[in-house]
Amino acid sequence: MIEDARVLRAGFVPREVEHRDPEVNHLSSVLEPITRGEPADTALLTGPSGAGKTCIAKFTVDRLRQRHLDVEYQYVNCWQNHSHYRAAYRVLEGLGRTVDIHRQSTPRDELTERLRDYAGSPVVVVLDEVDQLDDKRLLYDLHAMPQFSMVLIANREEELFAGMDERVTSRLTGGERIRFDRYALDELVSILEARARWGLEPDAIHRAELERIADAAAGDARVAISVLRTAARHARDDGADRITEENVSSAVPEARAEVHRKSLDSLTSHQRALYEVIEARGEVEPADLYAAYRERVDDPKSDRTVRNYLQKMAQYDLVVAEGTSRDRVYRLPERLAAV
DNA sequence: GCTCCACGGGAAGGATAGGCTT
DNA sequence: AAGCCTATCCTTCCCGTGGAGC
Repeated sequence: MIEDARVLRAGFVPREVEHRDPEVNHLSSVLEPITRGEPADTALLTGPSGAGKTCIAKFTVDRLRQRHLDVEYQYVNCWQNHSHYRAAYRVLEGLGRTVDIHRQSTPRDELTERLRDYAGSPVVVVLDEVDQLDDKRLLYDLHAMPQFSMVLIANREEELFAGMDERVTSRLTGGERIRFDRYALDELVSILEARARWGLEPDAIHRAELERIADAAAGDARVAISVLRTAARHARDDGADRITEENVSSAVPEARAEVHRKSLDSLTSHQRALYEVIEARGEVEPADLYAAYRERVDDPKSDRTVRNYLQKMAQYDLVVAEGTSRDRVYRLPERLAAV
């Protein structure tokens, strides 16, 4: 049934990519000066999740490194490393320059110095989910160092620049922008087809089922591959030699539920209380929500902290905040209709 | 227009953790 | 071993901004 589970995992970078030639070529040309020993412009990749931004960034840099020995590369996910310290540390880690920095109390400037002193091969730093970085000075610092070239990845450009001061934005607005759109249905199908070809036994899944998955994924390749993985696991557990319509049907909500459950697990009891209030009321105005929350917990946090929680929860897609001012209401996100 | 409400940036402060110095 | 230092993380307070509704 499953021949190579790796290709069904999130984060797998295929040897060939589909439907993204213009983006690959654009990014390659932006990075091209590095091969001549010159610093490249900063590239900014934007687009919805599952549109292939991370995959294309990794693929393109890999390809560049295959052709040119003297290019280093470091990938940093800013969602997981959102502080200045952690992100800078990760960059150094990729260069093997952290040997004697194990302690947590290294002054921040020392990390920056360490980066500045780096005199090896040019480095491409891919900063994924860069809008999550809470101190954007790292971008400014790296920009000023010619040995580093940056590929920034964010869902939306506006949100990225929202939290930056003038100094940083003026440097970055000159960079190259590469936009990604959601995959069309037939594009997703051929992506899934390729994964099935590499990862599953021949004939393990038929085109009708692939189309079904692509349809449910609504243009998001990450979701599509996750559904394929779940369906393949179901079929394997059944001892079947092929993924059935039934496997796909049950995999769609399960893959979605899994993401949701993981997010819920990561909430604190206060955040969970907020979630439960919103769940119970359906749609609730801020003042009511704050009051109901204060009723519900022993030692309530301030409204400001609650707003921080809600913002975080919105980023995890656990709640939706509608309206920007007095019209603000909170509700749970609408689940896509079952397939 | 004016008022009100809510948002969210920023600064400040406390808790906590780990390395370094004495 | 104790105390100091510097970092992160979390929380709170203050307050400017801006849209909605009157």
